Amino acid sequence: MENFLEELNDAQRAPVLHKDGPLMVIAGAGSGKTRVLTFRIAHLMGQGVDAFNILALTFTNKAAREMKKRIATIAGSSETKNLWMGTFHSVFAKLLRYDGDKLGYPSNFTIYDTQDSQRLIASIIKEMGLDKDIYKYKQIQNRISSYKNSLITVKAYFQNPELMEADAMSKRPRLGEIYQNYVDRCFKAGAMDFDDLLLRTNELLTRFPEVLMKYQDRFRYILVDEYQDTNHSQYLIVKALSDRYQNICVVGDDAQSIYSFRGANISNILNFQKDYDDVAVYRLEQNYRSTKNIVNAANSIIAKNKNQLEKVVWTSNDEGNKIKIHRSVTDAEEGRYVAGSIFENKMQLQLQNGEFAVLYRTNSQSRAIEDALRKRDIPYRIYGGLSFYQRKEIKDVLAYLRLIVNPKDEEALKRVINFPARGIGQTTVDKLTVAANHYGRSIFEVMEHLKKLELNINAGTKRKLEDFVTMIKSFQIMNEGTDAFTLAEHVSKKTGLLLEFKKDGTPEGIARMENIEELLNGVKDFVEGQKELVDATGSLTEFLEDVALATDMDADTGDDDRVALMTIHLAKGLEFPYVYIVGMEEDLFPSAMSMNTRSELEEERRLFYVALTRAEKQAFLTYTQNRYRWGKLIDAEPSRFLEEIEEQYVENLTPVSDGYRFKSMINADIFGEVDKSKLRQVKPQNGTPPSVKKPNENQLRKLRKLKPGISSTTTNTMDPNLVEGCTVNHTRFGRGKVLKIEGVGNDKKAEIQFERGDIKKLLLRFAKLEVIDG
DNA sequence: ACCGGGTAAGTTTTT
DNA sequence: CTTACCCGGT
Repeated sequence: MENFLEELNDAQRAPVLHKDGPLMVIAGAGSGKTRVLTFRIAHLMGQGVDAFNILALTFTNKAAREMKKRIATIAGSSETKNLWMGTFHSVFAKLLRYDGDKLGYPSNFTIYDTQDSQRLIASIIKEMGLDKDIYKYKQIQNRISSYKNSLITVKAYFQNPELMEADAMSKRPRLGEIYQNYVDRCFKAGAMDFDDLLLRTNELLTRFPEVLMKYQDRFRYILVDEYQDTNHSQYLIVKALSDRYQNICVVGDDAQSIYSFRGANISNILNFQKDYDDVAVYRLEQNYRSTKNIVNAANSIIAKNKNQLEKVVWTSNDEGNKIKIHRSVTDAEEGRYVAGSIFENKMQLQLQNGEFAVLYRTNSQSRAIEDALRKRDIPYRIYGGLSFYQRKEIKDVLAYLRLIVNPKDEEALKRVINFPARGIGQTTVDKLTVAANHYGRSIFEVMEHLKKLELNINAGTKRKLEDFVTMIKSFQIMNEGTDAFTLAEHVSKKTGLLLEFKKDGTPEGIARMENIEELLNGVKDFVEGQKELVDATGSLTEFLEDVALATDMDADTGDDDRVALMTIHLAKGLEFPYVYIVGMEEDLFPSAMSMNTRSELEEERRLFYVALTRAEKQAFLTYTQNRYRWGKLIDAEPSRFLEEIEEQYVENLTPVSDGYRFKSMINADIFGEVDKSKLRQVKPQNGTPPSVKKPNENQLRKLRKLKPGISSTTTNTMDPNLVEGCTVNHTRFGRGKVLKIEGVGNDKKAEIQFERGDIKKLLLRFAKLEVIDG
């Protein structure tokens, strides 16, 4: 059973065999740190450590699942089920469900997502009568979040003159009051935001020594992955829990610390040796993932950073190809280049789609890449961005479910009290909110006692409110005796949500209905899946917690073969044979928001390091000279990071940019604004003519509105504009791209890839198509 | 109370 | 290009 140790090299084996006492593993990119963690846990279990006594904190729940699976094959699946393993947030959410009652939270507390927090803060600002242009809810939420991550409670805030002064200086003297109100309202709603899951855990462990003892005794061996990305709150939890047995193992790479914007503190890993006594330090420096070229190029970049631990990453892999750098004129062309390059490599080298990834700095960059991949018929999957659970209709269903589990959940209530419309308007909700704040109760409680309270609400509206309460209560009763799926299905029907989307009949409405159905299927899968687990109940509460804390990486991997599109942040920990890093431009990467201080810029550089070290065989870097941003074409300059790679590791596919521009010519056409100084005719060097700019969709919409005759809804089979590659609009299926046209006369058919996902073959004789552009 | 349109403003990265 | 908010009409 212990022969798995032979799969490790000497450097990897040492931390696996290290039994007691604190240890730190500094693991360079691609050096096999996941294997070390996995085998270390398996080995501990093999040495007789009870799985109940092991806690492993991972970066995603998916990573936890995969490690568990691997451990199960070594140590047996029934034992492995007893491991506590997951992200900080999901592990401590679970802990708070057991012991949060000591802090006054119900065991079925709601988890507010960022949007919930922001909406609540926005309404608090409004209720306080503050100027929303000075008190911007997003900024306030950000500020409160970072206070919480640094363990600055409301009380601590008011005791700290420096903080108060800083906020007063930035013209927001009442920030502390907002903070106070926000915390009160969350508590009254029986809700925790993401930061609370860590902050309240700290509070629990500090205020209740017997609880701390209990968990210290339970978690005798603690392992933390990606330690460089822990924030102060997480740091303190780990410190407290490991204090008794000191069996703490942290794994990380300071060169890959990229989450300071959410409070991650790189000094946690830099100071680990000072925080614990007799720390054993292990270094994993051999990279098994990438070619020499990639490893060396990455090293040459990260060397520009001042603040780092000594470490030399090396590899005995092949030399490999140089990193290819490509310049294009616009972001659309960049997309076409990437899609074309993927297509070519796929054909020439006989590769799978899944061997490619496209990485970018911001989510909005995915659009151009998607368009190009779609045109080339290359299947892809986007990770992150607007995830399934953030869609309006999904959040609506979830809000009803949340309200059933926890009727005090204010944000859920406000979301659905009048959707679908039932005649309860803003004024009524405002009155209820005032009353709730006055009595120190939740809105739902106020609604339950309408008759006893003197509220200035007319009888008709009161009836409607009572009906709503009755409906929610009937769901609650149903929840006692049935599984989550049956209930969710009933709720979707009974509230009229499904009908609401069905009756609007538009393609969007139909898509929304289908999304709800997909959600219901998800609930069903969840219910079935939970039956197998030991410590799970399959309850609605548990489902909602899963949904709230699911990361995008957790979603169905679906083993179908697709190109992966994601932000660099999401790519951390993953690897792909062929990696395209797009948008290598100043102000985009490095981001314009992160160039004010040296440490911000260093973090961007680490981000670039992370991106590059995802590649196994080949990396491509692309940049453009013009890019659409907020619907306007703007100049772009090559990223400074391109120059920072040592020349010997790169190959320029296009002439090195010397900054020619023709942006103003294009702008002049559309916006009628001409910057004379920039109006010089320059011939493009790489043979690409400045493309004639087509009006965008927004302009087209306006055109159609002005001239109703311009768009005919009937299409005949002879329409000359209907050709392969053109975009069409279908009255029911929405917009799509024509992939193929076949047949003649009455049999003429078009194969269309619709934007909502599916491909359909339509007979042009019948299909109601409108050509949008050729 | 609801809906539509128009406008203004903001846009990094995520649990 | 998106989303939030405001105002006017029904």
